Amino acid sequence: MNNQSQFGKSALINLIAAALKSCREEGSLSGTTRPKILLETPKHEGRGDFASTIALMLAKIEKKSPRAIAALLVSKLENQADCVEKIEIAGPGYINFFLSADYWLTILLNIHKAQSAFGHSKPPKKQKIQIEFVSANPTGPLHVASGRAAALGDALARLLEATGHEVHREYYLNDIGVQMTLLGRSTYLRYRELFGEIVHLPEGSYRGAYIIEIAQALKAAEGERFLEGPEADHLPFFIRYSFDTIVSRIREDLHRFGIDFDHWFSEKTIHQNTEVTDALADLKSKNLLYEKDGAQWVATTGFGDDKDRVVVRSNGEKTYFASDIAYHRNKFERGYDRLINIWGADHHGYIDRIKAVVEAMGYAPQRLTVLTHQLVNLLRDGKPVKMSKRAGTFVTLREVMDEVGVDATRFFFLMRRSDSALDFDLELAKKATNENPVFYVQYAHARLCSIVRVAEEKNADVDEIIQNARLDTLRLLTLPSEMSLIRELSQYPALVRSAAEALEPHRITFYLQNLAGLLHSYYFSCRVVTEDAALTKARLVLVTAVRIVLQNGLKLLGISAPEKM
RNA sequence: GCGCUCGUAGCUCAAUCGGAUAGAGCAACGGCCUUCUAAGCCGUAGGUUGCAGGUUCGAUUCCUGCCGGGCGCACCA
Repeated sequence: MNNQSQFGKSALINLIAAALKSCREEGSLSGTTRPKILLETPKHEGRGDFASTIALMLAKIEKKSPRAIAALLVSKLENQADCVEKIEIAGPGYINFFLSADYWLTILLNIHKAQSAFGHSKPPKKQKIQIEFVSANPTGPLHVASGRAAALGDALARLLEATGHEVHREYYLNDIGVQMTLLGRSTYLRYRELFGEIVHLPEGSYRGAYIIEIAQALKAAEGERFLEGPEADHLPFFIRYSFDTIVSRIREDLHRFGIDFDHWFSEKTIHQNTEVTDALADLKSKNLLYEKDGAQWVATTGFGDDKDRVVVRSNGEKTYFASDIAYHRNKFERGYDRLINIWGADHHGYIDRIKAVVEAMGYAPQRLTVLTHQLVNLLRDGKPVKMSKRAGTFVTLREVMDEVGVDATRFFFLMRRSDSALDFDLELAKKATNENPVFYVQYAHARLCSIVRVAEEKNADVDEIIQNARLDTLRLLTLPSEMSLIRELSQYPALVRSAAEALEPHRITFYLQNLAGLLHSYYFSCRVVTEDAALTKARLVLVTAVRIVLQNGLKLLGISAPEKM
């Protein structure tokens, strides 16, 4: 008896390749080039378990009709594999393979064997990957858009880990520059205000309530000691204190959101270590740095950028871009095979220049991927929630987590492709109905747990049933709904690989909704725990396999799989 | 104006390197709870995939043009 490890998709592909070779050797086909042979899963019932389009692709090369080619290939394929029950030629020349039930039932055993590792894979070449994301300015709490970046980056990291790579999560802290000065001043002025002074907040000040809270904490801890003396004496302290408070809040929020960064990278350090000047010297040695109008420019134009960029202004100050050059150089020098940056869509004009400068420094630009994510439109009952950063009335990630919970927040952020705008309805995310896809998926999991509980109450030892399950235990699973579930489960490993490759975690949310749908439907049409002990065993093995895949999928998204709801 | 990006059912979105009859959810309408969780299920209806060409045996997918939306085009960070 073949099992899946001996016979599967790739073995079938090899058989097709061998059939083609044999046809050509005997002269019934005469072409010389061979298109890549792929098997797809037909979308419609009755078209087999796998389908190949090889005959269609060969039509032009062989100058024969696709159906004739298919017939030749099929004549060589028949009786080659135990698990293939039937081969059909359909439509314009598809070759459809119908596999035996045992092939599918074996997948259930494989799922139970692999458990939490089901869906994980090993890449041809393991990479060390860094994902840099969120990196919001530490001048205030994280808002909802950062939440989207956080959910996306973390899910990507989990996907890449599941496909066998080593992944580091990094947050880049802009802890130097004018915005830090403004932050310190804002807190300082609010502090004075707490002592009854009437203060005027200059243009660009941070006006959120959190600044006042920081000032209050300072007043409580330190009293009036900062009232005396000039502002300049106190500013460094106020900057550092405000920064530390805000960063620790950001860190707390992200931790609660399920994300712990491996590294918090300080922009300040690359200046202190002279890495910025080193990077610029590097470029200069490559003749890619020049002076014009009193400023220093880097020649990115030769590398796909629209125009050259200033790195040192005529007043002698380095631009933000200069920091970014040094930062990316630093990342590559840390030995990462691949870098992934997640940026808000408002930065997408920046992609060409950073890739250009990366290439200019001598790193292969394909090693850097920049993903952008569109805005989040926050809604309540379909109506936009008004936000104004100026007035400090933006909605924070913390508020959203408080209101709708971490699971729903993460799921909603991951329901759309990152490059499309996202509507996030706070009321919808809280609804405990089928309008809310998070609950739909989690509920499927909770239901499965409930089935297992009931089975155990009736003295079934579910663990033992799973341990002892063999193919003949499972041959009682013959319903179309059961086969649909198994087929869907079998797709999961390939789905994880393709989602990781495409950097699209939203595919997992779609898959989970679909799988949950099949499960709910099965649940309604068919009892698992019945008087029929043998059938109960078979179905318990099936539904616990579904449970494993739901758990694994939810885990990839960083969402809990509740046992009760 | 230039660049990037998106345009699929009333709404929000899917669609396996270009594959067969383009799929879900919501909203609408009609059904299903003495039985493992009704936070669920079943059914009905809904489409010229923005428009026009091109490549192909085959196009939502690739190419060109047009129309429409988003974003970006600093010696800002």
